[in-house]
Amino acid sequence: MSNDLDTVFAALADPTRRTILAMLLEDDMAVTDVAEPFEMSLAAISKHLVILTKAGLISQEKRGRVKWCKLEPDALRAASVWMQGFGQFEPVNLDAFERFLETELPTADDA
Amino acid sequence: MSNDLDTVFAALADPTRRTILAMLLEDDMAVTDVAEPFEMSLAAISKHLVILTKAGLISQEKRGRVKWCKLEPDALRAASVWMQGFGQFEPVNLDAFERFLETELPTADDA
DNA sequence: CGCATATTCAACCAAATGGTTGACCAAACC
DNA sequence: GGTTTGGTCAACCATTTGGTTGAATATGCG
Repeated sequence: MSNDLDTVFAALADPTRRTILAMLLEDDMAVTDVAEPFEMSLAAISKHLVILTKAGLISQEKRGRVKWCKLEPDALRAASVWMQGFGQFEPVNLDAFERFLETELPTADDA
Repeated sequence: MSNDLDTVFAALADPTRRTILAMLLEDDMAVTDVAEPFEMSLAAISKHLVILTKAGLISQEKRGRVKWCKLEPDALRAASVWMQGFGQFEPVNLDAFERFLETELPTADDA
């Protein structure tokens, strides 16, 4: 009875991971660069990236010694469809989204 | 840096809780009736309902000795907006949603 | 009152989560 | 070849999660 919605929603439930997704929305990034703004260890970020990858929310491709992370927004579609079934939400509202991104982007004292 | 998206997505990450939400989509229900199709204890369902309530996804109102659970789909709006920022998903697709519901409704051998 | 019904509380447990550190491996550079 | 750089692995730890059971608290009923 568990399906990929489990993994996707669980992946989205962590603020660090949501911030990473928002960062990748702008451009593909190397693992080290993803980790840079956070105050936790590289290994911790590496684990988060594994979780995002297993949820299908990002893909990782190794070129040379650098592993590039790429957003895979399609993985959100099933979850989005599921949620939309509960109400007639307004169509894509990029203004509201920008405000969310501002509250989610990492800062110097981000956990 | 944690906000209600944490709680909402975490609440949605459990298949039992998503099933409960789908059940409440049809009608308000008493706690005992919510628990009936599941094979776990009433106390376990009670805990799930607390989590859903804290996430704002349902509300509970006690009338007499019965506590009624009501879906609060508005709590999904912020999460939906967040997700939609990652891609131009198709508008509400009720057919797809019906299929999801079918895979999520509890059965006799549901965990 | 006395009992049944509806629901939560408390204590407990196993497993999962999110983090750490240090060792390790692979690719690139001088 | 030796060292730096990029990233993961392994072991460990504290906390949270999702479940259990049994006792407790209301409320309603005869």
